[in-house]
Amino acid sequence: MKQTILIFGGLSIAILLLFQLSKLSLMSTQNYNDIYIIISGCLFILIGFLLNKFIYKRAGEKKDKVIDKAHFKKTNLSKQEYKVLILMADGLSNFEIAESLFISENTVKTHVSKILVKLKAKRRTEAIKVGRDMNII
Amino acid sequence: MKQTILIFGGLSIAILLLFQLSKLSLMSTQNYNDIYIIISGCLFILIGFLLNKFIYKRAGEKKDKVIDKAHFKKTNLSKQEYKVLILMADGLSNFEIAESLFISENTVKTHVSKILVKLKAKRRTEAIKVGRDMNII
DNA sequence: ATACACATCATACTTTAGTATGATTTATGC
DNA sequence: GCATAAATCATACTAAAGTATGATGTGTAT
Repeated sequence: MKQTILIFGGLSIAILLLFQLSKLSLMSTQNYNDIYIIISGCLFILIGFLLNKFIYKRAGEKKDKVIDKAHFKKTNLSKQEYKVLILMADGLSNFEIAESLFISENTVKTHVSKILVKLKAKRRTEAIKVGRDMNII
Repeated sequence: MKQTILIFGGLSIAILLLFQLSKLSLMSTQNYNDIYIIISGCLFILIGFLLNKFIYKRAGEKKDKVIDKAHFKKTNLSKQEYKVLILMADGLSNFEIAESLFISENTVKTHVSKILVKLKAKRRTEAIKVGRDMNII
């Protein structure tokens, strides 16, 4: 709904701008090869378009991956602890985590306890939240 | 999918308009000032830039909010249950949730049990995951 | 008006989760 | 080579989380 409205709004603005442009061009007297103007116009639009796309990608990458590793190092989580954290966030119980990693439930409990200390969390749900906030999950 | 269609549609319309412009300007014989060309170039860049930005925003909003409500209705969660779910996902214990909502811990437990049934989860961590997957958290 | 979902709370219970401590076995860096 | 961190497991315990059942008041839709 809103999309179409905005699209039409944007297009109408573009049309208005083009009309104004046409007025300006009417005032011109020199014999200019106007095809060049059109091509350059299209090129400029493309440049602007790609520019924004590029900027967006940059911003997206930073949020998703670069911050990841930086924060991950701060946590000092071991590989196994990290695996446990991921499975924890997937909603598995200690027993289920034990099964999926082929270790005992007691070992999982040990890992979980260490995760809680390293992430400064009181509960597994809080650990999940901290992990998510750090973008390591 | 739809985005690309819209982009191509918009661009093709823009190109058509530019061609019409070129016809008008070809008919003109007046002296053309090069500054106008530069200005129009900048405007085209702006158009392209805003066009992309606009499209990206649309895509982002859809993922974040529109799908939200659709899935939320499917869960049949009551207002209070939803509040409890949010606080649960924030890593709070039943007791802490009780305090922040000014209700007893037993009531929280009742809410949690109902949330688990409605979200088809076995544990609160799983409920959080289901909620996240549904984009209602 | 009355059935129904919501919200509230309690009690009693079972099941997980989490802590504390200690022990053993690999790797791994210095 | 030897300290150190990681990974493994056990036992024993406390603390939460979750279930089951029942009860009560409140608003709301038909």
